[in-house]
Amino acid sequence: MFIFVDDKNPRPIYLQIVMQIKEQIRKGDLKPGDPLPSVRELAESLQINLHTVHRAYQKLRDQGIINMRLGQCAVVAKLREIPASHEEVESILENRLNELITEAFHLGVSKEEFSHLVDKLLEVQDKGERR
Amino acid sequence: MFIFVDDKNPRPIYLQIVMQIKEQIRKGDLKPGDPLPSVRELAESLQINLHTVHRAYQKLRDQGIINMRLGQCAVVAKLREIPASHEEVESILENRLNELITEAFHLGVSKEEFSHLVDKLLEVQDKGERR
Amino acid sequence: MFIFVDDKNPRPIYLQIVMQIKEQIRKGDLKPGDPLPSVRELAESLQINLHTVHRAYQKLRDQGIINMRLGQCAVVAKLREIPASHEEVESILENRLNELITEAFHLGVSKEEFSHLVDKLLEVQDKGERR
Amino acid sequence: MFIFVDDKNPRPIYLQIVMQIKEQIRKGDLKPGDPLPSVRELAESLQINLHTVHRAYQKLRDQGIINMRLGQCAVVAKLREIPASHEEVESILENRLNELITEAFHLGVSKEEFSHLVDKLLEVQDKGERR
DNA sequence: GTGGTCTAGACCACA
DNA sequence: GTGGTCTAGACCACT
Repeated sequence: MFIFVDDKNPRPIYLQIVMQIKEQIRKGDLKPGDPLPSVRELAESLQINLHTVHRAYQKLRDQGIINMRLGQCAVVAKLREIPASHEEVESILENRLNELITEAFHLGVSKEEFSHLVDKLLEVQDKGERR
Repeated sequence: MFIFVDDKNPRPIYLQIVMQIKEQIRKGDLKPGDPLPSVRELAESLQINLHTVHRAYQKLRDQGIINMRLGQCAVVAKLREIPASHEEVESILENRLNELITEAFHLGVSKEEFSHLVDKLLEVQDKGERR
Repeated sequence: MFIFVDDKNPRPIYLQIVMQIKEQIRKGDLKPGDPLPSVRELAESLQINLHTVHRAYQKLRDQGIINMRLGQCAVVAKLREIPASHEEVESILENRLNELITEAFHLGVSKEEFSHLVDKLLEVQDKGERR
Repeated sequence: MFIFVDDKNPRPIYLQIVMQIKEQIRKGDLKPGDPLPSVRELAESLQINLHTVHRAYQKLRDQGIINMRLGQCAVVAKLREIPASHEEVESILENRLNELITEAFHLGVSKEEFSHLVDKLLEVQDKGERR
């Protein structure tokens, strides 16, 4: 588990943790059943407050990505099947992607460059494909 | 000028306005020299606070995208050249795209679906190319 | 908005708030679009910490039941359609209902009494039925 | 004795054990005088901590449902009479049922579906009635 | 040991 | 004014 928090990043620390854990799961570095460091442990190693880590873990739990139980360390949950209405999900993704595309164009990135970037990033995926 | 503000969008309202105006410029719906509605006018038509619109306009002015002069309506400025180094831009894009991909993964969207979504959205963006 | 917090209740305060707001929505006392008191306001009127109320509101927002935006008071969201896989939902409900039924029988409540109790409680429902 | 502990169940493990033993007594699968597995035995078969099982047995003993004597296995005690006033019991049940109904409502389960679910579950509970 | 809750105070960003 | 984040310390319940 390598997690970095960046004070200069405008994203809140607890969300940085959430995203990095999510990404490690996506990449396959963390697999269902794998234990996460305890709240106290991670807080100390990152030199941040216990509550900040706890908040990140809570968020992950509320999203069904990890399981936490009082008295036990958190563990990665098994990947969910079709979690929410697919339409709604796509609509949210569509909005955020559109913003990103617009932003990219404003910064002088062409359609082709953008498309290649997406393909490149999609390659890095968990080897043990789910479903 | 069609602008929508979405209460459910996590992005702050003033940024929604900023991005939509940017997008209209990119698409060519707004061209250099075109006037923007006055702060009061837009605020009323969107049923939001006057300060919020003002802040959006300030942001656009700070980015050199519009010109504002006391007592006059804001107008779209001449298009800027690429402001930041290409490498830097790609690195930022890469980070944000990666986040989005991770998010999509955890929402049960497959690589193929994501890829198709990107292609679909890139298609739409086809008029008003600048460069 | 009448909310009571009970120190003796083993349920955490923030969850008491969550449940009462949910129930007021179910009964129709709170309708989509209705504003909730500000975090500070409710905290003071309940004589509890600001963060405790905030936590309750966050929970409601994460469940899609209210909308919160920085700088604006929270408002009741419009009721969701089919939010999660129906099967999963029913399975959760079934478990909790089964526990309750077992508990009831242990306390000397008959099937008939239980059934009548359910019917009685189901009567109290929002008049403006959704869907 | 078939007992399952479910990591995803928000209820503490020791309470899951308590409730399942209670339920087996209610159904008649366990009768007064029947021996329970030893703490060690059950802990090992459930792959959980010895203390957790011990705590469950303590809880059952505190409620007068089993008898534990040092050096001997626990045994099911004689059935108790209704411990609390009927009114009080109904009021507790009412609260918990109301919570469940509210929860169901927010998960998109209709009154009819809920009612049918209750009926279905009540049907199953049909052997070992005591009184 | 673990997570869970509550309190408290500070500072920031949005409307 | 509003919500959002981070820190901090205390105490409780579960394993």
